[in-house]
Amino acid sequence: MGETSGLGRAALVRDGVELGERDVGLLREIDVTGSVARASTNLGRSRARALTRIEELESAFGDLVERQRGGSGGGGSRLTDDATRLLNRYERLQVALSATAHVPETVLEGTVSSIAGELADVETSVGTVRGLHDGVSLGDLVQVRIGADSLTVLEPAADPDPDSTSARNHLSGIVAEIEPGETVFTVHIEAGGAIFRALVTEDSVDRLGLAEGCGVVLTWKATATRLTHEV
Amino acid sequence: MGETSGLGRAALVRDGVELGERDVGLLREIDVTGSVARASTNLGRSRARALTRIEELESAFGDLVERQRGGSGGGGSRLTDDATRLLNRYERLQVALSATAHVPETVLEGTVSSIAGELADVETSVGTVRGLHDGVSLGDLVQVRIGADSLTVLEPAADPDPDSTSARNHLSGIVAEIEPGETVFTVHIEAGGAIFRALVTEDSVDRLGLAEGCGVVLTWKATATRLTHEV
DNA sequence: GCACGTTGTATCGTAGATGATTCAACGAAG
DNA sequence: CTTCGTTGAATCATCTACGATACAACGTGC
Repeated sequence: MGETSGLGRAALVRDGVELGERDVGLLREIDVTGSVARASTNLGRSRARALTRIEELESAFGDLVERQRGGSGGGGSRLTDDATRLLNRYERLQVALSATAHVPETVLEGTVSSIAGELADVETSVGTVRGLHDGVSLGDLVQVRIGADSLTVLEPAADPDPDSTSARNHLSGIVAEIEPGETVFTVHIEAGGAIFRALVTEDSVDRLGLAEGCGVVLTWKATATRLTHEV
Repeated sequence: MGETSGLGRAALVRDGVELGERDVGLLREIDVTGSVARASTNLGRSRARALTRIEELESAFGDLVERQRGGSGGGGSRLTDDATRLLNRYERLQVALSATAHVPETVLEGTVSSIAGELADVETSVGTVRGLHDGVSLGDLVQVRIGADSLTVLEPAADPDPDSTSARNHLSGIVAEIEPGETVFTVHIEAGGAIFRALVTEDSVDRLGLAEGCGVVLTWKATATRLTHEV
């Protein structure tokens, strides 16, 4: 009986070829060791397989590894600039996915009341909420998902003119619980019968004087709100 | 020569067992058809394999499928409430991951100038930016990633008192380009020599009167900013 | 009691990915 | 010219996931 945890696996795709974690590990080790041979033995993998894999990747992504046969030390390999750019891109994707998989979420349920392009309005227990959808229809029962990292907490006094910001969804509530971290706190806010979770830095907690029972205003962007069908 | 695109694959993990897209497809089809037999033939899969897979999943996630052997129609199967909850959770994760994989990003480079717990300050071309890291050290060269869906755009006049909001990073710039969508626009904003990309709804573009050359203020949360090593 | 379609279970075959092994080709350094 | 450790390339073995198949067990309805 373990805890259920979410997991996001990153991959970069081009021309049907998928560059995944395993490939990134190989390229990194080549970068470090300077040869495919050393890299593959260090990783406990077959050198032949590594080479054919590199050619598969290069057929889609272009030159990644400059290989030289013969020469001082017998030869060697080094990554191209394209390859390091690709690795950097993969790293960003990986971190971003891991983050959204692990960040707390708040989930609302409701029915779709209007649709305009990629956006839809949903009637929920906290009022109508706007978010991005991917093929819902009028009247559908949907889940509304808001990541804790995209909720902004404001002092009620600073409640901004809704016409002057691009954050369209907003709502007032009271702090129900503050779950401490090292310097990042998860603040639970009760609003309209639902519990919202927002990630807030320690010094924001101090600046805003957040404490249980405090009244606050929540703001978040429609484009950070995702709608999914309810099964 | 194709376009490189990012991809996020969702999975729920528990006790080492991974519930992925394939499993979700099976469970969904069982829910629809009412039997493992019909589900597996509909999906072109082996019924025997489907049953053993269900048992693997249940060994980690608990009862998912109530199977009845014999009876009217020969028997049948239906999902437990836990299973539908799991499917809903998977759907949210899947949509959230796909979203962060496809949303435009803005990337800054810089060096870490201070670290406090999960947070770190990075000196970049646009000034010092605060974000979440996962094991960086002082002086490290890092990438700063901000998803376009977590950037908030404000009118300069409405620039809020930084002490009244939990959005700590903020910056002024001018609109360089507006990339239209159906109802969601991608606004490119030049600030400090860098180009920021923000997702903004059509009516926010109207309300704020956004157009090329406009001065605006960008705001985003430190907890929506991710730092990764540069390779 | 019999028919029916499902679940339960075991065995076999296949396809794809991967490692293991081997040998040739290479080219700078000494 | 020889040495050296690499790249290049082919072949074989292995492992794993999966489908194919077959048969028993089950229980409701006729």
